[in-house]
Amino acid sequence: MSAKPHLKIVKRSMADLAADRIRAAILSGALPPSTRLVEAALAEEIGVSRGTIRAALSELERDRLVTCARYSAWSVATLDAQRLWETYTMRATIESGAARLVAQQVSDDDVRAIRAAEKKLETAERGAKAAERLACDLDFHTTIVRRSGNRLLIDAYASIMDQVRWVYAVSERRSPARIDLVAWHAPLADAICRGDADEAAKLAFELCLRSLDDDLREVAPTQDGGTA
Amino acid sequence: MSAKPHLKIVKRSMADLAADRIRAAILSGALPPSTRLVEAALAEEIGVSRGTIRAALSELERDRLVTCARYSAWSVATLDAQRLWETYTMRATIESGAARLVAQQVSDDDVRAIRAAEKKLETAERGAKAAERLACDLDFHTTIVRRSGNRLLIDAYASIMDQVRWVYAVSERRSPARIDLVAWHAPLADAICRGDADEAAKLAFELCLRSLDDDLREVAPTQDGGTA
DNA sequence: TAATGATTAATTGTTGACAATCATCCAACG
DNA sequence: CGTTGGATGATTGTCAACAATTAATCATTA
Repeated sequence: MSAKPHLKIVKRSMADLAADRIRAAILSGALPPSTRLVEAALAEEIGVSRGTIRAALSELERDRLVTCARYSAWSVATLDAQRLWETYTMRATIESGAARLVAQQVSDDDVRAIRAAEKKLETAERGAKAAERLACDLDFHTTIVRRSGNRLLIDAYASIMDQVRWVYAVSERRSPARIDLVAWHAPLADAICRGDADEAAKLAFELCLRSLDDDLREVAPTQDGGTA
Repeated sequence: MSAKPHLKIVKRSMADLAADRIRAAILSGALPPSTRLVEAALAEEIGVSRGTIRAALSELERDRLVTCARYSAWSVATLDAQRLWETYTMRATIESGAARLVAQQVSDDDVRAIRAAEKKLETAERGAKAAERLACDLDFHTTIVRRSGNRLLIDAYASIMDQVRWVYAVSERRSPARIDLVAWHAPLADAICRGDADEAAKLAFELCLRSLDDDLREVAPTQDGGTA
């Protein structure tokens, strides 16, 4: 886990590249929720054929960033309160399970990695920049999931975190300003490092849901009604 | 939320139908792990074009039933001990999170549904048929996840359970014969119904991992080495 | 006016053909 | 004998054209 050369060239298909472009446009807010996506138009703009765009859109559909109505239209997914709740509880579930796994069999490397991430949180808390505080916050959580060593969890977490970042972008809330980073995260780090699996799982779950409460207040109003 | 007629006709694309066929062949064991899948051959056999088969294989790739090596070959995924562990801990994570969610805010309907599933377990335990015991076992767990009301969890669970069933099919172990169904499941049902979220999460996780221990002993030997 | 039915434009679903890439084999060479 | 290099067959990646389906429009009618 140190200086790995990693010479390998990863060739990516046009479909993957196209998916990246579209994903970036959605996450950046350039393509707002409910925007209609037409295969032919995207194909023209990106410079590949419709079949390739279709493969890209299918990939994004898997990540739940776009939806497809048969014979009718692709469109950027929408965000309502229900969906926000589902996303955050899914995130809480994954983090909770990962925390439990790491705590169950915590190694010296695990402790080092988690303490390092915690340390960065302290530094970021004093330093002002909002973007960096958010980055360190997400990095702390990602570290825990990575340490689980479970690729299924890691991939699922990456996918769900895309959506979390999307929520932040769409709601234009990029700064978790008010929360007391260290005070909130330290108990979780401690529980994992001391091998208390039940406590770690509980704290990880609650930590995520606390974010939900905050974000719900801000996002829900932007999307009225929302009833089917 | 009761007797919904559900008249709607769900039209499915050829790609979906093709994916179903291939999925069934894999889950039934007709296409064993590592079997090479050639687009043209599948297209011929199923009676659709290659593009359609490609879409179907992409869908199965999302479910991790097949893998794709660029410009080389699609093939049925393989099962090694690492993968088995990942699958079961993922399942444990989802069930644990769902159990926590249901317990946190348990309704009368929830209690009714869970107790009903538990009752069926009792009946199945006395009745001999192995297949039915397994079905009731899985149904109990599925009920909990469904009751979470979180579509993300429900979908993820459906996907992971496909893999669990696949393990059973491939390893030819269709009978959880030795386990004491009711005795193992009752504490979880009780914890949820009494609203003890932490205990429910803990028990749900442990219940899944207990299956892992059993299955690992049987499956691992069939797949030797498995390193890298 | 409100409901009905045909018409049409727009969009996705599907297909077959061609291009790019990979794995294998085999001969040439040191 | 082991390595290099090129030819070859098989397979996936990409594309452009055609078919199926949808949604909107508009005239028709009671």
